Amino acid sequence: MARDAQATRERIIQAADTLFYGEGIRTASMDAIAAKAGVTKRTLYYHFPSKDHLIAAYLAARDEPTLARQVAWLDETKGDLPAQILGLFEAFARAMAAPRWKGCGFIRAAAELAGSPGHPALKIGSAHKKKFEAWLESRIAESGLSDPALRARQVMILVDGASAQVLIHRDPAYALAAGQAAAALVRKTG
Amino acid sequence: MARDAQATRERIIQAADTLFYGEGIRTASMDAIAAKAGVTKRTLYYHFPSKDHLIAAYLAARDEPTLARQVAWLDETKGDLPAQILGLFEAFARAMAAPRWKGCGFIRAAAELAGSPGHPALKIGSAHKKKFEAWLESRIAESGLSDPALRARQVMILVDGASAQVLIHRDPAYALAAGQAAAALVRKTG
DNA sequence: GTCTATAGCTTGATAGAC
DNA sequence: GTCTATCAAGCTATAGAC
Repeated sequence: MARDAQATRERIIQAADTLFYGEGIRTASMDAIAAKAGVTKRTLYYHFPSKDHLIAAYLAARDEPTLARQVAWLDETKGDLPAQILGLFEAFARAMAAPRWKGCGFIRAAAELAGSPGHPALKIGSAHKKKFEAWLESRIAESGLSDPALRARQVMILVDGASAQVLIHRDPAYALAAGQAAAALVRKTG
Repeated sequence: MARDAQATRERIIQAADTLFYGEGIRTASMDAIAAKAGVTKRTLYYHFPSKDHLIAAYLAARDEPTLARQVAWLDETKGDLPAQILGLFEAFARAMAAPRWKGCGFIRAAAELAGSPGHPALKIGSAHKKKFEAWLESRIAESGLSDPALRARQVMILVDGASAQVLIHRDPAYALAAGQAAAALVRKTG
């Protein structure tokens, strides 16, 4: 029945998340995803008509939880906005220190799919980052700073720049350096 | 003879660069690279014993030209260091506007190979970024600013952050926003 | 909606001649 | 050092039964 189908679909997406994020989109095969989800390939293709559809669904499923986690990281830090931004980057640094952390899934997907312009997954990644940027802008605007759009964009750039640097060097210290720069960007200079 | 072998090797690397960068490392096949280089696969495997070796050689060949281009972009801009940094990011933005631009090859390789820790290509990418960071640090130190290491790291983060954002949004404006933040980081505040 | 079975193709890598 | 020919394995996707 429909309930089981929904559960199957979610199991598939979870298996896809583990393998796409863990091994890379192109490396992870539909065979492996079906096996990990505990379904046959026929069932997998019943729920997702192609691998490209599954890639898009994988990123779409990451959108909301990723944003919620980042909002929580900022909110659970006490103090003014610069302090909160610093807390956000410190939380990033802690997450990046885990061995299973392998970069931002959206950026990595964009990197892998750079040769396939128009891929549906690329739009989902772009929309996700736009949401995060808009959320940063609203927080900066609330604190009364000028140019909230520009500052939000610059903080966003520092977030993904830190992610890229930590991915390539495997050193979370880059996230802390980024956090200092980001905090300075949202500090009132009088 | 040896001269021809060297030329063949360079043709292969050039073909690999076009396909690895254009389509992605995992997507580009050894068949396609051999065909583009105008050699048979047997010859390709004579020069590079495996695809992983070729990936590493592809990145190693990009190291020096990439650094030289960035040094030139900064040097050809007149003015003090903040002005030069701004010029560097403006040059980045112009390069990123080209349709064939598809992100930083080193970061994209790190993203694709995140599931293969210890891959030789990852070390080459990390070393390349360290060189760039060290070069930035020397320029910042020459200008007499405090904390040149931290500032260089933060500018580096802005460079790759801009690259990631432009890749995902296909909008070079992100590089200009990053440039403003980077210029502020190397401005004497008295 | 899920199964077994497989089509049809491409992959990375190799054998052996010259 | 470069060639022709080919391997075994893996890939995405589909056919047809129930």
